[in-house]
Amino acid sequence: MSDSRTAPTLNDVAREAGVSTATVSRCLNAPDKVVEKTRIRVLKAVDRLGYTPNFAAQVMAAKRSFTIGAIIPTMDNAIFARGLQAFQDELRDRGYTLLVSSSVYSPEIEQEQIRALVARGADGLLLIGHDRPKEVYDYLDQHQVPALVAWSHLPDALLPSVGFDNHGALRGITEKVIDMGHRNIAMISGVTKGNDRARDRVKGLRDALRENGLDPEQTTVIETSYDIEQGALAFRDLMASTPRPTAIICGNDVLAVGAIREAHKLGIAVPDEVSITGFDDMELANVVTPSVTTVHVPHREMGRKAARELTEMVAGTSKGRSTCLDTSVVMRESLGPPPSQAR
Amino acid sequence: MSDSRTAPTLNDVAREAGVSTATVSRCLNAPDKVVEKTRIRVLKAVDRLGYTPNFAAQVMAAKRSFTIGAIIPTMDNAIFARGLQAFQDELRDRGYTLLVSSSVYSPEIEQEQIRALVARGADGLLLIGHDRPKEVYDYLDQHQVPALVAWSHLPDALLPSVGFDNHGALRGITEKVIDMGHRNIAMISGVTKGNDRARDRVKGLRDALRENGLDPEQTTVIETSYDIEQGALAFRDLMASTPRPTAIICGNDVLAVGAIREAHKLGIAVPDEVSITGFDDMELANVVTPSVTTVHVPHREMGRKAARELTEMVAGTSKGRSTCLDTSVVMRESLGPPPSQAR
DNA sequence: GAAATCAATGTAAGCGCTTGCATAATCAAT
DNA sequence: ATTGATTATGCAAGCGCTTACATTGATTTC
Repeated sequence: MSDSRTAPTLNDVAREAGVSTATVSRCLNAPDKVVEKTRIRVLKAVDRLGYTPNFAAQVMAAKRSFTIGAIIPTMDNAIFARGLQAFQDELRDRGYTLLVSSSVYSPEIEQEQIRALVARGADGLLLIGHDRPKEVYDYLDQHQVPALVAWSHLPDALLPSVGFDNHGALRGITEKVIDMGHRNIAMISGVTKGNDRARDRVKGLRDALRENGLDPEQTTVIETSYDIEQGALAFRDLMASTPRPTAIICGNDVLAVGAIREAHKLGIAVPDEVSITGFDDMELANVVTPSVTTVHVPHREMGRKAARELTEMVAGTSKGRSTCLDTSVVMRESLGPPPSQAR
Repeated sequence: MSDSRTAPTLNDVAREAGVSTATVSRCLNAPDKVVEKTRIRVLKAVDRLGYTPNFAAQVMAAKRSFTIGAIIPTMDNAIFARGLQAFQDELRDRGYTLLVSSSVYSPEIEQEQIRALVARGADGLLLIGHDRPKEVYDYLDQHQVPALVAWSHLPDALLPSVGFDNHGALRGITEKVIDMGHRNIAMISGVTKGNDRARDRVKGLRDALRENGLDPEQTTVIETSYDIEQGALAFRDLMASTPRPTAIICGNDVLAVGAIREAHKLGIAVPDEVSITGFDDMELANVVTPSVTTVHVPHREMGRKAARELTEMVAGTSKGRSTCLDTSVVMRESLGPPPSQAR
């Protein structure tokens, strides 16, 4: 029994089973290298002692952890939840454990978390977006940790990515808005600094406007953090401006929902007086009234694909292929024609 | 420079700075034990080499990781997000790193994740709720890992907890519903198996009914997973039953929102024809139309308190005190008097 | 100026595991 | 039986760090 106050070690098991530590280790990691009779005896000892391998020791000795780290900008809302859940599910199927931490949209914290995860022996890393200091990439390179970017797709970035075309998607929804007859369009965007996804979306808007003969310079873009309250505030500001926009394109569903809530509060009818669109197709978008016309992102597929790709990179069977997934516009209630259609 | 393909070790730094590894280690962990001149030299070497300590080695040698693990039932919706974010913030302030994983409401996976986290050297664990196999507690005990339960409060459970009174809270909101004049009440509950919080809430409902002279036996309780879609389905079923309940108490906001969405779809007016209440006061609750009358839970406070308590347990300055936080009913739009007030 | 004291640094023993290599056991073939 | 080929197991060297203890050198005290 040894000291019951202390977790048993390989050694304890070896002694209990009357074999060497090497044999015990092999029983656990390469069972076919050990003859059945011994194996059974060892496994019984493992059971009897309630032995769990010490992970730190394992990592140190084997330099392999079967752990993947992911750093997402926030856990505060569900933007990344669905994709991440799928990512974890697929990782589990492949024998990996996922460790998640949140950077709270701060590059410094992200860097810190990356170090923490790498130091902890993560075999690979999932990061969101491409924007980060070069030194981070140097660090990953030096430590030889495979990393993959999700939620964004840039064909020739430093890291491979499994994501979607933020620019094209926003352009797509803008076109729908223009097709509806809107000419006076504004945007509530997420913070673009250090966030290539947000930036690309704004760019998508501008390009769509330009291509349709509208002046991007005359379009107000309010930048704010992804937060319902902030979306509400920004909406209020936009409604106070002249000429008042007839459509407001939001960089994400959270902002759109904030805008809708504020519209409700101000007694402004959506979409009759003003149209509002979102991005992400979160559950939220289909639950508010009116429901949000938005860009559907295949989160689950992205998560699974990312897991597959990253584990292959870790195993050395892939050098990291980038994938661009398709997005689509989901028409719901919050987008309609502008009010004075017949001016 | 050494081999640029490999991360530098303590040894490399020691050589570079012309000191022993012990001195380098001390520079990093107990800077005042080393004279300034040497310290500067060492830190320069650290910088030059881009050295990061190998965590596994540190854990192994020091048997201390400054890592806290948390296992939450799901990341799929935001139920735990806010509390967890506060937990992480407070941990950061105290020099700890948080690692999160999700058990997908499965006891087996939770157990697996606990092992993973403990084996990884987590100094302490945050768990949700008290319901789990005894062997898990044995395991924690054997490995001497302090653990704390949140989102639930049971004074004399095996583990200390920082939570709130699920039973009392649900009783409280039920009383409000009864005070409004409702006599025919139903509930949509989360799955109670392995979930003491859900179970306590149902019990709270039953007790409130009984205390107010209503028959708990005549009250329908539908059990389903915390999912908007499921909430919608359950609501539809309830509306089809006779006598149709005039108030539906939901075990959580997600279910309530699902119910509200379905009501909208079915053309049933809330609260004019049927009242709906939630639990948690998630952001979601204040965004849908009508907004959800719900039980406010002090998530942030709970997260911070839990972090404080758990770090003290880890440091050995506390044996684990339990705290019960106050909840309150937030009156919003989804609760009103029953339709045929004057029968 | 020698002895005693104290601060700064070095030495080296683990921490619990994996794994290359050596050795022992087994088996088939002569 | 003997040999050689195979297979199963043991031995022991790390993996990169922390830390008790030993050593050194500087400073104080009488």
